[in-house]
Amino acid sequence: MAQSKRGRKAGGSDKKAKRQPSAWPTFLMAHDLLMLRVEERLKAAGLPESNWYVVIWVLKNAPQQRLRMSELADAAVIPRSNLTRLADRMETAGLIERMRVEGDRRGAFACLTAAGKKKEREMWAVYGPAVRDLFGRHLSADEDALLRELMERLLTAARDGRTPG
Amino acid sequence: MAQSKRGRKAGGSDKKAKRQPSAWPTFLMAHDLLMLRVEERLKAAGLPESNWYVVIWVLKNAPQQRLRMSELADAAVIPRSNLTRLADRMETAGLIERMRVEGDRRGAFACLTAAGKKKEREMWAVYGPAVRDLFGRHLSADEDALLRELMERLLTAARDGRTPG
DNA sequence: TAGCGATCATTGCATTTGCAATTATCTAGA
DNA sequence: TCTAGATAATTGCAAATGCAATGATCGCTA
Repeated sequence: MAQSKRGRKAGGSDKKAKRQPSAWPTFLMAHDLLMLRVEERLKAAGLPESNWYVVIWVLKNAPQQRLRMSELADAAVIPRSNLTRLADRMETAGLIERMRVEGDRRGAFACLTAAGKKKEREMWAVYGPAVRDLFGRHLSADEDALLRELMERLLTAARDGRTPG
Repeated sequence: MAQSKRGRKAGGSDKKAKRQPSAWPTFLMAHDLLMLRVEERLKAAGLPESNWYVVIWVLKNAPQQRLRMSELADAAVIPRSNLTRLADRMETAGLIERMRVEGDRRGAFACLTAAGKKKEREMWAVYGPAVRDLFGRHLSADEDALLRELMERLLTAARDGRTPG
């Protein structure tokens, strides 16, 4: 990396040193604040936290409405040991169910139950409008599409290129 | 609140109701995965978690390199009770210092110490490249600028419009 | 200037998270 | 076949989080 001299105020020489990603801080803060607001609404409605919705949503869109624990963890971007316990709670609540995997006695499927599908609708009734108010409402169709493209790009890059160090 | 009539524009198949903000899921996942990778790198380098960096960064850019606890909490998007304890740890580590506020005996300033500034540089040496690799590298200047604009828009909207219930 | 509702920050407690094992099973090679 | 090494999922324990109080002050108003 090009070592920069600190304390240089009059920026005459380094015309292009401006290389720092300016969107990052706002990206972080926007995310955190939006999530905070979404959680507020879910809690206010007596619903589980958004984590649960993500898991349910991922399962709902999965082939048999079920996934291996590790696939689910990857898809939902939740550390495995963490997902184990989250799944415990959700199973206790009857929203998912663990099932044996044919031919691999180590593994387990997390399967969406009927109650889980029902809960998905309940949560969407709050989650959906929240996302629309906080997010969708403020973006044009083009902006939304572009944002999505950018996010997908970052996502795949981060998935493939583990730690390039 | 039953199934209200969703603003249905066109496209006959109700199956997907094009009305939903398509960028949201990728936005969430991209954020989570990027943060995961950043944390990995910080941890691998024996540095504190990114939360600490955010606090230090906010303070560094504050008027006297100090802020009231509540201002800091708002700026860094961290719940107050949470910030109290985070600040405790950072104070124990010598990175910040709490100081009395003239004329308000309830409040406290969180002030960046010399050690805090030093740590900022240490962390930036890892954090900066991480963000560049995972984020900046994949966006053109225009994309970055636009993304920032969008995020700022969402951020201010979420700040102002509390809960538009 | 006494009262009373706001504001600032912290604390107690239950819940959730992260990390490093641990258990159980699978796979490939000698 | 037997064994070493991967992989799937879970568990123990320490640390961090969220929420609902609590304590301490402030500042307005009567």
